[in-house]
Amino acid sequence: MDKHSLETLELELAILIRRVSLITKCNKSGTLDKAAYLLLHQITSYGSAGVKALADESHLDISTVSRQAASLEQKGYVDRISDPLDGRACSLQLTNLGTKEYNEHKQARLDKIADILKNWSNEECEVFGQLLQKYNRSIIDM
Amino acid sequence: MDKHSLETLELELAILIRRVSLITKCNKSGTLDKAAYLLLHQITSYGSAGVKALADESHLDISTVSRQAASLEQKGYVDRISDPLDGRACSLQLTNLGTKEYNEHKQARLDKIADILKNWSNEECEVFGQLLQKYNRSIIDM
DNA sequence: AGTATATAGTTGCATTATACAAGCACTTTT
DNA sequence: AAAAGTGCTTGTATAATGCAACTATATACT
Repeated sequence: MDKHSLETLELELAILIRRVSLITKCNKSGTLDKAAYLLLHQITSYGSAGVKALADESHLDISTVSRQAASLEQKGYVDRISDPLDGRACSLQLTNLGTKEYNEHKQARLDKIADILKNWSNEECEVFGQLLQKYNRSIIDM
Repeated sequence: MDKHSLETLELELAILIRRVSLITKCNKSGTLDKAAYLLLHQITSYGSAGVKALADESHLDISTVSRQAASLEQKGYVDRISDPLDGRACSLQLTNLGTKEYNEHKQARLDKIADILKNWSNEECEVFGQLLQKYNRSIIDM
């Protein structure tokens, strides 16, 4: 692998993480903080799930997700549905309000990204997306 | 802009941030935590600087950087040089030990990225690096 | 010159996100 | 039926951070 490309990637990845984290941090305009958004995102993507499954998916401690879930429930963004077959388990289901909040937040993110990319060609956007996807998959396959 | 590309980018960026953050978190094997590494990186890239300048650059609170700097100094990674012209100011300068630690940490990062990219073609690596760089610059120009 | 204001940095305090450990209620296994 | 396992919650500790108060120095204005 070309040494120069590698150094560029290391540097630019680091910068990206920092920049995006900063943007995300400032993003508390809405009622949805980062953790909450990611949790709603997970539920939206993979469907209703229990605390354990969500914690595994996000590599957070169960207790952390438990608190996040309680917070979302308290805000009315998710409902806690008891599993009729297993008295211990429950699954978190998006409410209409939660769906609405999630979509608004997501749209805001999309708008921001579109704004960043406003001078990019369609082809560049597409290639960038594909390479990001490939990179993310490559991380897993390790 | 193509809607599909945009959605892909939003999703993959989010995933990237999460994955990389997780990797970084586990990265505490060395004596250099993430904040310390970024600070050393800043000093390496932009040269010796004071707490205020470093805080501005990284968008952290001065007090936070002040503590990080104290920690680095205590570990012997930076020296605090008083500004002869301004009694308030000081600048943080990398020591040999600090440089060594930084380089080792950086090499570990490079190795990890090289491992992730081991099956990528040179061209893909290059294009990915360029697009990341372009994206980072696009974020600034907003 | 002298006073007011601004700046670089430190430190105390509060907040927040998180992990770990203990505990509870229920289920599965033996 | 007892023991072990599982899903979840809650108490406690820690670490990173921001804000506010403070110190010491520098700059500006009158």
